[in-house]
Amino acid sequence: MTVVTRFAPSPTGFLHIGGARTALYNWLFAKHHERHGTGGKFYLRIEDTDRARSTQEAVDAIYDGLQWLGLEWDGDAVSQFARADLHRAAAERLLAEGKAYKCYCSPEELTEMREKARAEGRKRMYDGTWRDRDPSDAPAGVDPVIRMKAPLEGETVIEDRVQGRVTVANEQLDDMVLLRADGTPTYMLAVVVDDHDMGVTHVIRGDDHLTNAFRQTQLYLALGWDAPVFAHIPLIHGPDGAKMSKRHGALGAEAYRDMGFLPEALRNYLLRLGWSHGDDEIISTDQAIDWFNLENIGKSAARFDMTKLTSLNGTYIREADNGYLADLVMNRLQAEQPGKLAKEARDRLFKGMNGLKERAKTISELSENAIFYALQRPIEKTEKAATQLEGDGADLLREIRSVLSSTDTWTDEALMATAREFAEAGGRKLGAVAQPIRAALTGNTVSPSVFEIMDVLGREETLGRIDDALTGP
RNA sequence: GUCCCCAUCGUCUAGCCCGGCCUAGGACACCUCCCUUUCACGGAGGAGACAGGGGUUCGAAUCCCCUUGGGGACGCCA
Repeated sequence: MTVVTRFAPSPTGFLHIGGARTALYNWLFAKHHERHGTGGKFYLRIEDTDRARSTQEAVDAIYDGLQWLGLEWDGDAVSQFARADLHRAAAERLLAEGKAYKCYCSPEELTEMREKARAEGRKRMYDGTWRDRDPSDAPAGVDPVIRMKAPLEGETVIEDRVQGRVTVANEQLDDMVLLRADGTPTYMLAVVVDDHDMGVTHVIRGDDHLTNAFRQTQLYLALGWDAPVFAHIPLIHGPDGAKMSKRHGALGAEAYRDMGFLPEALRNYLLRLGWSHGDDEIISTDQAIDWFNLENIGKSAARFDMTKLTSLNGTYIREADNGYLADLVMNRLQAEQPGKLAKEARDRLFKGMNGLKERAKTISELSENAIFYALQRPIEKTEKAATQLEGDGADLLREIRSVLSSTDTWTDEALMATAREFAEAGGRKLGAVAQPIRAALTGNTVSPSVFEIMDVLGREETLGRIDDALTGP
């Protein structure tokens, strides 16, 4: 049997980090079964039944986020709203079968019930007023909602693949609304009908839906359908230990991209946040597809740790392809420094990437560190760098310049050997010689190896930059 | 408030299901040292946890109960 999973976000905002992980787990589970089992599908369904809060921008943000993360879905995304007629038909069927009924309660009455229930320490809110009442009692001019006749006694059990067996007494659950007074389906109905119609076999979603699963289980039963396998994964908490929400530190996928995180690093981080494979930390997507399962999902909530994500990202950057990295940096720099880039910028970035990439944990940091390669002369200097080019520094640099201008072999190693020789002749340490060069070449006091930089820049540009430093203000 | 769930270093976690191999392992962060032209990277060390209390057992991080703490859900939102 083909495993079918789905990611079903409501388009009321960006694709936040929790949603991204849910999507990743669903995607991975489907891919795993596609590779090792009897097939797997991963669908995307936009839960846009709340017309007032759904926006096209949010839908696009979800598409973009998923695509950036590399989580391609099968087929076209399904619009839940577009399926409203099917949802309605299901409700009508239940009504006809006597498994649902019309309720004419006003919002005021419901509020009253809610308050009463709370005051009496009960969870069940709706008191079943219209459950067995004669429809002829219906007040004129009131559009009813359709409620499901939920079982009054006994209990509803979910065999959750993450949480284990979870049981609730049916007296805790009231008769949920299936169709609103305006005839539109509620989420609870729509989810069940859609998951059934789409052939979803495994519902992997956030823990906050666990209590919904009870009502959905009752609905599946009433509709005469088999319920899918449920796997409710613990939520991601913010650093403060509370559920991540939009006002609680949760950011959209594009925010992580802008901060300079690599999608593969974010994927690895998210995978490892709540799921484990022994002591493995660095897990490629390929391995993840091989290894992912529901059994190793943890049961407790995890806190989001930006520091660890950053560290992981650094690892991925160090292992990334230089051309890929150079392109990412070029894109940023072109946007940030329009018109100021040297025509050799891309080549230099590519050639100097080895020294650059082990010094950065994010693409933004990488870009900042790489900027001196990309910019045209003259290079602006930081205050500290300028200080190193005053007095003795300048004298030293002048001497170095003449030595460099007469050097035959312009390579990393040869240049270092030359510098070392020069330093020892003057009774100096190599560092004393390297620092002024660094300041002149990069305008900074921190950078990759100055000899590597000279190699990348070439003789002409190197001497030019030194001259700029010697003659400049 | 009611219902449901969770509980190992600061954080993510391994171990727990099938008690002994656990003087509890790894990763991030932190501290020290080494490498070193700066900063990083890398390497070697260090500090750091089974929430508490009862059981069961020869033996419990592992099984049971209670307490405490944390989280989630209680909509004609999704």
